[in-house]
Amino acid sequence: MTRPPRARALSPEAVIEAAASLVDERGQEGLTLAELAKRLGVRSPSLYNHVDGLEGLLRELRLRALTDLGRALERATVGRSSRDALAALSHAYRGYVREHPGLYGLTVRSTEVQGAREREAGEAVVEVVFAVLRGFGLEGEDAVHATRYLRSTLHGFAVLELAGGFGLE
Amino acid sequence: MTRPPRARALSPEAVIEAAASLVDERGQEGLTLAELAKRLGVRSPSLYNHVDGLEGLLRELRLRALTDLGRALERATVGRSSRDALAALSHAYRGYVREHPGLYGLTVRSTEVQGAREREAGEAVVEVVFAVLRGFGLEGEDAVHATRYLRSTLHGFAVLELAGGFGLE
DNA sequence: TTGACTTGACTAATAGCATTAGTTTATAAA
DNA sequence: TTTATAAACTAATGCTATTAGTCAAGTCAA
Repeated sequence: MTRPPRARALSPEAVIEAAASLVDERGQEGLTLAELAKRLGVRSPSLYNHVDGLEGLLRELRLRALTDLGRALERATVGRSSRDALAALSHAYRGYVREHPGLYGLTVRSTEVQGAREREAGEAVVEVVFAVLRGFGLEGEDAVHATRYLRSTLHGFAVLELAGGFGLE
Repeated sequence: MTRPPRARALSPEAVIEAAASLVDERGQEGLTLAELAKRLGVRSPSLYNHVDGLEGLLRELRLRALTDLGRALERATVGRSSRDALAALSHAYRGYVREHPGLYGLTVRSTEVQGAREREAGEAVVEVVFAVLRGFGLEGEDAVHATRYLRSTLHGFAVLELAGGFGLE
């Protein structure tokens, strides 16, 4: 029979939360299990009880970033339409990147196969953009192309801003 | 008096060249001084005679990526104009990213202050885009905005393609 | 209340990494 | 041939993630 566990001092959520703060403060380079453990008042091996190593932690952070971004875009565009919605969307996108540069930066590096949850979260982001474009009368194939285009542009701006503009003033 | 040095077996160029191949093959994670030294038939501390550590190597690779990209765009657009030039530009941009995913990926992460050479190389890239847009009659402030927009879009597409499309088919 | 089970924390150890210091050695000029 | 230069080396350090194994605390059943 399975007996109940003991009350947990630390939780996966707390670890991810602290990691999110850390990566936004110090960037991707500064995010180490050693430093994270130090902040949580714990030894680094203990983190493995809540998270599947550094790799797993990064997966969780990417998921969190996509989810948060999707929610932010939703909040910004709800109740608006057309140009108004588009402006709000762009503003919110930029705002999120500025507020969570480290977290957002993580979403760029997922060259590998993404998990189902991550894909869902990404699709949710796309869906918001999609909804805004419907307000312009775009449907079907056109909407897909426009969505891709808009996402690329927003993303391009965001990344370039993060990167210091590539020499562009 | 300064006496001449001995003939060098390895050169900074050879190190950077090998590093470029490595990062395109194995990605940013796979680029380590240890592996690089192994490929060059040398012990890793020897690399410090040619390159300023891993950090310095990454700087050189970023510079190389920007320079190569600029040249590729130039080759693609020379002798063309308007829509023709724009199509060639986009195609070349995409082609470079596909051919050198690791190298291109490095250019994204330069949050820090960039050196003068790096800025110059970045400006050269922008200049090509700029030239293409002049073919559309865009000048001055309009050209600046259009350049920024086009670069963002190209970059956005490229990065999203690298990242697997963010859940977008 | 007692005892067993679960589980999250720990310590210890390993392997890989970049990096520095100091030494050896090959080469090219004098 | 001698000497200076610099590129290679070895050795060592300190950081990292990670695994294995131990300990202790809490919870439920008897």
